[in-house]
Amino acid sequence: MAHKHDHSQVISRVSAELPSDELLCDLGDLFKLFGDTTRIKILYSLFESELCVCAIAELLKMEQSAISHQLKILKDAKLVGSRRSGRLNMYYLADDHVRTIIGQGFEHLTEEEE
Amino acid sequence: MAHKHDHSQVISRVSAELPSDELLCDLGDLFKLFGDTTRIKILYSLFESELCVCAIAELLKMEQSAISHQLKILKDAKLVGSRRSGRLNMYYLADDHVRTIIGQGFEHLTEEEE
DNA sequence: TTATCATATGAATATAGATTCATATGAAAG
DNA sequence: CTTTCATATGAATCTATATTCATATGATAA
Repeated sequence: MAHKHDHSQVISRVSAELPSDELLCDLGDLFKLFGDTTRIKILYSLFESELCVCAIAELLKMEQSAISHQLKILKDAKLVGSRRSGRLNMYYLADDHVRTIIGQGFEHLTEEEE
Repeated sequence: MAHKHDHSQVISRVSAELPSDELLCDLGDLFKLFGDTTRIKILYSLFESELCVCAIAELLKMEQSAISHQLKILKDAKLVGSRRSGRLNMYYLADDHVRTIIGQGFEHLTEEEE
């Protein structure tokens, strides 16, 4: 017993409305994907057109390896897809929610200036 | 020079459309806030009603200290606010974008089952 | 004013995750 | 088939950050 007050009513009410632990974890994992500058930049770059790994690396002035690692994470999460084109590996946005979610974040930031 | 192909055209085109580095960082930082299960749970709990720290701690079965630390992060980011009520410190959602953003993530997850 | 309750907070720890380095893989050109 | 180019990947490193522990703070009740 840590406290004098009895919160059991509020707790059971709120608890009932809370999604499952698994879903809440998945939500966290999803947003974690957007919670990294490199990944945000990659996704944003793909808004315009598909790009190969080395183009992204040049664009972001980062090592090819770092980009590949992040692309793998994004691909595992099915936010991006890839296809071969000759020697290049072209990556593209695989999910339109990406645009919506990033767009919402964008709005939040730009509407914020008090 | 790392590659034979010349991506300069694509790069300058995409580069021109890319938001500033600062904004992209802010975007990452924003999503980082949602990228943690504990914070997601806290925010979700506050969808229903304002809650005091100890109620949140009980609800999530976590230590009061851990909750306080996370609440501080959320408050610094102005996603939640707080007010005194007797001995309790009540926290509430301070930004409606929170609902929208989490809602979008939710949709993404629930629409995903192929 | 003192004791108590609710919360905040600094330091320490533990863990996750991003980047780099070296190298493997795999397709295509010669 | 060999070489080269583009990418992928495992291991190591380094940094960020979530949680815990101990304790400080600050308001209220006695």
